[in-house]
Amino acid sequence: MTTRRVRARRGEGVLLREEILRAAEDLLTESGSEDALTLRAVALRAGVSTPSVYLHFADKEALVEAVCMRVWDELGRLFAVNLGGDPFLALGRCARAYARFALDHPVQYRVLMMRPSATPGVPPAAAEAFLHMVRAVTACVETRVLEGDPEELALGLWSAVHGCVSLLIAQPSFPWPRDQEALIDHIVRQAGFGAALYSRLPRRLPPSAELAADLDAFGARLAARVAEDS
Amino acid sequence: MTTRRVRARRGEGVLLREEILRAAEDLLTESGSEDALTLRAVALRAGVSTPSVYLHFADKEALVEAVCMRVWDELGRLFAVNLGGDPFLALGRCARAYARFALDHPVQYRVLMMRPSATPGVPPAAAEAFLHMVRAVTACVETRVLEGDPEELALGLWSAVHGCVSLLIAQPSFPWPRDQEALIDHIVRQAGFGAALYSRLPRRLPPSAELAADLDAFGARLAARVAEDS
DNA sequence: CTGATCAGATTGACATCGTTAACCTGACGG
DNA sequence: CCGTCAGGTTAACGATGTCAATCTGATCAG
Repeated sequence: MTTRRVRARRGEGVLLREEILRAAEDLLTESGSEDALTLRAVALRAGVSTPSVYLHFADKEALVEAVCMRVWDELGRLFAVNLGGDPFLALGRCARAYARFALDHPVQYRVLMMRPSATPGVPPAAAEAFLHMVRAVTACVETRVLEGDPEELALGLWSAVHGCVSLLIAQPSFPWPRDQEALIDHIVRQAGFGAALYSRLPRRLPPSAELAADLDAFGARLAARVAEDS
Repeated sequence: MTTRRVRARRGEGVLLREEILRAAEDLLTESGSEDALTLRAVALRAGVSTPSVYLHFADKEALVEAVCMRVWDELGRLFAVNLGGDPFLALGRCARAYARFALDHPVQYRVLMMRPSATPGVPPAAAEAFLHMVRAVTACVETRVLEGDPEELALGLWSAVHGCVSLLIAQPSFPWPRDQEALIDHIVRQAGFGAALYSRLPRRLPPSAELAADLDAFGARLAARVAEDS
């Protein structure tokens, strides 16, 4: 790991960029903390002197940003894999995959989402990942299960899933239920149905008691519908 | 601000603790970045030498933690003020107040929620604020508009609102709608109805098209109900 | 084969950060 | 009036991000 790297041949300086990125990612996952992501540590791990990092990244922020782009790429790939089939179900699959990724890679997720992004504008990799979300939502709008602007709907659903996983990661001491998988499922379904219902609701609401009765009736109706379908 | 502070009398050393906390909070709000929260800057602003901070806080982490406790207190107060009346509406008011606070104090919110908490366990101020959330939810369960474990429901609703505001704060470059107030409103209603619906849903869902039709019918029914009530 | 060139990488240093050890000081109790 | 000790200060250390100056060796013209 700490062996001195042999110098790259002319025109192959880019190779070091990859090795530095790898080293940074490994440091994150192995240490489990972004504090361990030190330029010196990264350089040491890449078998190179500290200032060499500056040959390929403007500063530390640029290095972190590059790591983030990798994570966005991963998320985008995750979405792409989970599309297809019934749009509402596909949306749920994407959300679940997103949540699982976040919980499986908490440090990466934290660096990606909970860090003040210095560079303005949406980076391409992030835009592409978001585009996948929007496409998944658009499909749901086309089958009329969701209504409204796909971008806004996507932001809302993203918020819901992100909120859950980011709290799980950043505030693990709160009384979260044992089964994270079930919690995610809960959140995803809740967000999905919330979005589906919201656009159909009247602006003013009936009192809680009447609302509860109507919700009961709706639930029963849906249950009956499923029973007769199968 | 940078004038040398007169030494505290015996037994009044605690006063400096307050002044340091004030200085830290001011630094956060004025600079708009947590990077500006330097022990040296805090000490300078409190009119005191840098190591004096260590007389009242074990280390920087403890200082930041203390700032966070203040923010939790504020949030708890916010909830307390917004309770009362129809439980479901009160819950909505709390959520909106929470979101507004977060967007009005982005740096504090970021430090509070998006920072790896070193100290394990839920701090008392946080527990109390969360208790308020749970109480607001419990009231909704009692009127039967919500069903299930209040703690889990509260975590879910908190996730939804937190997700929205934390993304707004951390990823401002995404195509958020102009009107933040409307977005918050959207999210809060979406989360509330999602929660209300979720517990009443069958495990399997009908195909998107049928689901859409049933949702339409439910919306119409609710609209009619509101119309006849008024 | 040889010398010049310049991408690729290093050395050494700087300012700033959190943190600690050692020292100072002046308001109070006796 | 004097010693004590809570309430500070000074000076320094190691680690970090960053940069200017320097070295080096693969490559290519002749």
